[in-house]
Amino acid sequence: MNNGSNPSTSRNCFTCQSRGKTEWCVLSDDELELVNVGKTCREYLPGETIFHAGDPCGGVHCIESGLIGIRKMNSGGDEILLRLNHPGDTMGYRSFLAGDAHNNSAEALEPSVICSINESTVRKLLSINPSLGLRFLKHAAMDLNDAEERVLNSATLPVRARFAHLLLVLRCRYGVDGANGDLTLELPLSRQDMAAMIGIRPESMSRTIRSFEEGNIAHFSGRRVHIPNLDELMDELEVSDGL
Amino acid sequence: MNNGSNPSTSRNCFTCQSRGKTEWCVLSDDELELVNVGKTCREYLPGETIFHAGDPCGGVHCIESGLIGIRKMNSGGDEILLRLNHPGDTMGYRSFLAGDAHNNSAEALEPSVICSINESTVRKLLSINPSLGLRFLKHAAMDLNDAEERVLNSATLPVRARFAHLLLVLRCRYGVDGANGDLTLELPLSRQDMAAMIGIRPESMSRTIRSFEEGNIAHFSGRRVHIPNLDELMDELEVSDGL
DNA sequence: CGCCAGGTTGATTTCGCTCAAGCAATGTGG
DNA sequence: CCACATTGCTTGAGCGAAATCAACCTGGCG
Repeated sequence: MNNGSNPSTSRNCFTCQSRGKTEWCVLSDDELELVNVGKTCREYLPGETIFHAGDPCGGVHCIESGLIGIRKMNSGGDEILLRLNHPGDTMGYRSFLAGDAHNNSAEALEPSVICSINESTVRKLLSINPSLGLRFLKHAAMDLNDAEERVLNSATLPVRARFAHLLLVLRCRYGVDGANGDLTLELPLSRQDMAAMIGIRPESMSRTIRSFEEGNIAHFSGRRVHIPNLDELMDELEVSDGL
Repeated sequence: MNNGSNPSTSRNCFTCQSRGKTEWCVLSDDELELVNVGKTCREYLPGETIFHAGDPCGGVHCIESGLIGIRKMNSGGDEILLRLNHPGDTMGYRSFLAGDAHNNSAEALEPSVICSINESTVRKLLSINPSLGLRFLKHAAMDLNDAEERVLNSATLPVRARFAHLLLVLRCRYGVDGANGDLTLELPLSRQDMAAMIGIRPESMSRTIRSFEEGNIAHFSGRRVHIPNLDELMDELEVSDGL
C-alpha cells in the first residue's frame, strides 16, 4: 500500500514546476517557505485514493503532477465523477474552509504526486496574506460556474449533447487540432469514467460512442479519438429545436 | 416598469433588519457607512428581473426583503431554477469577482427590496477588510456544495426522490412541524417553478404531485402542502436498492 | 364577456436503464 | 505453458420513466 510513498524532502515548492499555476503563487518567499516545511508529499498510483468522502479534512492537497478524479456518491451507491483536477490545482480547500469533513473523494487516475499542507500552516497563511483567500475565492467562483452549468446540462440536454460537451472540454487539455477543422484527442479517462462524468451507465456510453461512429462524428480506437469535422460535433451540443 | 422604484435614502444599512444575516456583518461602522452611501435600493414586484444573464456586472446586489429566484437558461431555451435567495443573501458576487458578465438571471418571486452596491465600493471594502472576502469564500463554498449535490441528484435520482428532496429543503424555511411527525408547508413557488427547480416539465410535476397524493405521502391544495408522515417522505429520498 | 396563463389529464413516443450474455486483454497460480 | 479468473468494454432484448403532443379546465383580468 505504501509502495508509492516518497520522503517529503524530495519535493520543493520553490522548484515545483506547477508553482506558477497554483493559488500559492501569490506567496512571498518567506511564506512559501512555511508551505515548504509544513507539507508532506506522496506519490499515488492509478486507482489509489487521496481522501474519501467523510474523512476528516486536516488541510489541503496540492497536485504537483498527475491527474486526479473527484468523485461523489449518493446514498444508493451511484457514483459520478464531478471533475478532473490537474497539476497546480488545490483540492479540499472547500471542506477545509467550511470546517467540514470531505464531501467528495479524490482518486488518482494517473500516477500522481500530491503535496498535503497541514491545517495550521494554511490557517496561518490565510491570516497573514489575504490575497491567498481571494485567490481561493476566485477559484471557488469558477468551480461554482462549472457546477451550475452541469446542473443545467444534465437536467436539459440529452446524452449525445452531454458527451459532445465533454469531448469539447477535454479538447482544451488533451486535444490536438488538425489542419482542416479536424481534431485528435487522447482521452485521459476510461469509458466508465467518461460515463460517470456525464452521469450515465457504461452501457449507454458504449451506445453513444457507437452512434457517434455511425454518424461519422467521431472515431474511437482505445483512448484515441479522431473527430473529422469539429463543426459536426458542435452541432450535437444544442438540442435541435426549431426556433 | 419603474413603478416599484424607491429613493435610496429610504433604506439604511445600519437599521436593516437583515444585517445580521449578511456577509456584511463583519464590517465596522465606518466601513458600513461606505456601503450605505455607495448603494442604491429599489423595490421589485413579482416577475420583475433584477439582472439578466449577459448583463454587465457592475457591483453586487443585497436582498433586504422578499424572495429572488436565480434562473439559468441553455442555448435551446430550456430554463431551470438554480436556487432561491432570501433576505440577507448577496447576489452576483461571483460574476463580480470573476470580472465576468452575469451568468444567470435573477427574478423577484415575491415583492422584494434589493440594495445594489457599486463596483468601486465593493473593491474598496474587499481590500480594507480581508474578512469580507473570507465570508464570501465561505458562502461560495456552500453554494458549491449545493450545486455538486444537485449534479449528483439530478443524474442519479428519479423525479419522485428529487421532489421529496425539494420539499424537505423548503421545510427549513417554509415548513411548520406538527405534533405527530406531520408537517405543513406554504410553498413559495408555483408548480412550474418547482418543476424548474428539479429540472422536469410542468406536466411531470403535476403527475408527481398526484402520485404523492395517491400514495398519501403529501396533500396539496394550492400552495399549501400537508405531509401526514414525515418518515414516508424521507423514504422517497433514496432509490430503493436491495443492498 | 372573451382572453390568457397556469395547471391538469390522457395518449403516445422515446430515451436511457436494467438485465443478461459475450468478448478481448490481462493477470495468476499450478 | 496452460487453465482459469478478472476486468473493461460491447451488444442485444425488453422495460419503464419522463418527455412530447394535444386537449381541456380553471380563475383572474382587461
